[in-house]
Amino acid sequence: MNADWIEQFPGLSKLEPAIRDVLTRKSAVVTVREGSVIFGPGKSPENLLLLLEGRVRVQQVSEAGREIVLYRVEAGQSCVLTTACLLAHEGYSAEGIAETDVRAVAIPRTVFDDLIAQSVTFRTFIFTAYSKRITDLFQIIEDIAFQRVDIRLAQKLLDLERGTGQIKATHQQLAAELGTAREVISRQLGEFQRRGWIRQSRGSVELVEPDGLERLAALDAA
Amino acid sequence: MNADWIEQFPGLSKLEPAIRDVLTRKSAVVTVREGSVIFGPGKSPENLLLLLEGRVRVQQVSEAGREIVLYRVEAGQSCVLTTACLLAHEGYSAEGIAETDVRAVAIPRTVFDDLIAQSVTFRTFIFTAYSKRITDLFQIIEDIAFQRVDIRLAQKLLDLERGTGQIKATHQQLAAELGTAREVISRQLGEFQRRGWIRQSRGSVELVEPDGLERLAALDAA
DNA sequence: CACCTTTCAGTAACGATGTCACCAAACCCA
DNA sequence: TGGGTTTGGTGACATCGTTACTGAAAGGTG
Repeated sequence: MNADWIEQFPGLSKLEPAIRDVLTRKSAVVTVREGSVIFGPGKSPENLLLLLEGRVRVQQVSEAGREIVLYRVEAGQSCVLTTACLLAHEGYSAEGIAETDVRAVAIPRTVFDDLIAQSVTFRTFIFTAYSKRITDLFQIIEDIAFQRVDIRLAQKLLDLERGTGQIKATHQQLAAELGTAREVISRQLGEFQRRGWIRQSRGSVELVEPDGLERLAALDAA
Repeated sequence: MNADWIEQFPGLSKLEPAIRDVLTRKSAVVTVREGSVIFGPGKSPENLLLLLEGRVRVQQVSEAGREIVLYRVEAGQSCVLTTACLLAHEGYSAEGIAETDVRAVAIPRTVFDDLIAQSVTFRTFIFTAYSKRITDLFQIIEDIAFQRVDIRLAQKLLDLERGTGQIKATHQQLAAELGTAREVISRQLGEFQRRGWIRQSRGSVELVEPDGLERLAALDAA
């Protein structure tokens, strides 16, 4: 079986040979179809996932049905926060959804525990990932609490544009990205369009003049 | 030296004897004066702290100087999120402040790492604490994004009242609790007072009719 | 105590954001 | 083609955040 996937994770490339062996023998490469709910309320993840290909969106869903995107796990990253959350708590109301077809390495809980115990490198890998996620969450809290919506939307549009200058998303989905309401997105996009920065069509946004968005996004907490 | 402090942490009471020994020998009980900044931007924590007495407030401070309280560490709990954040990242802009005089066990980084490696019990203790904190952060994000401030303020007043029916806090401090502005707090407290639920005086709030606050707080995401 | 400074709270006006109600256009599918 | 569903647009209003200013309360100093 091909174990070269380890090279895709910089933090793991220095893994001790014995550990490396355990990891490749006791984990499995799995594939998940786009749109699948990987974990969610009442569906604990059984494995730690290391993403080889694709993208997972993690979002919080409120009782009232409103959604907010917390972060995304990309290829080369791990779903590490779930490792804490699969241990104890019920109250884990976040859910993970495959935004694309996903190929990932699944590390069972017991193996994860062994690796943590046996490998400094693996520990560093995991805790570094934790650090990144947690500081991201802090940033989200700060943005939601203190940042203007127009600035956040401009940043998000630039962030979601993956080279193509096109963003496939409904206003409702963009609202969920920022934790705001659809109507607010409609108004802001309308304003961006009036300024000639974007062109809208049903279900997608085309960036016409990214510079305008960049300038707005750069205002940040000025 | 007295090592009975371990009994104050339910998650550690089943600690393996050998590990227990390492923990007591290689950690130190420290005291911190009320108001001290335990960690913050440019001041990485060197140790994992387990709180024996007192309370630590962890808050995010934005560039513009605005603050929002993220969570509190109470006696019997650990400053566990710092363990991730002391590893890698600069961008750790949260700070921890002793709200009272604090007595705590300080576990050096290297010892923390050893304990993680050697003890299942310790690992569970740490990851369980992570889980709790992270779900708390998710809840904060949801509240900030979707909950009305009057409801959040009512909940916070009931939360901060520690038996006495009295809350020692300025409007500015209450604003930081919720990540909103002082003026908003002043307005809401004015409204609560008109309804006869509270009595205000400079620097403190007295709960006169907690039931009113309870009813409002219970509206939650109804 | 008188005086000054700092901190804290109140308020009005306005801008930004969130909510509600409703409509219209675009898409989907039978 | 027709009818339902999804998506987007909009006005009216409520809530929340910001600005600017005021004065009261506490604290320090001679």
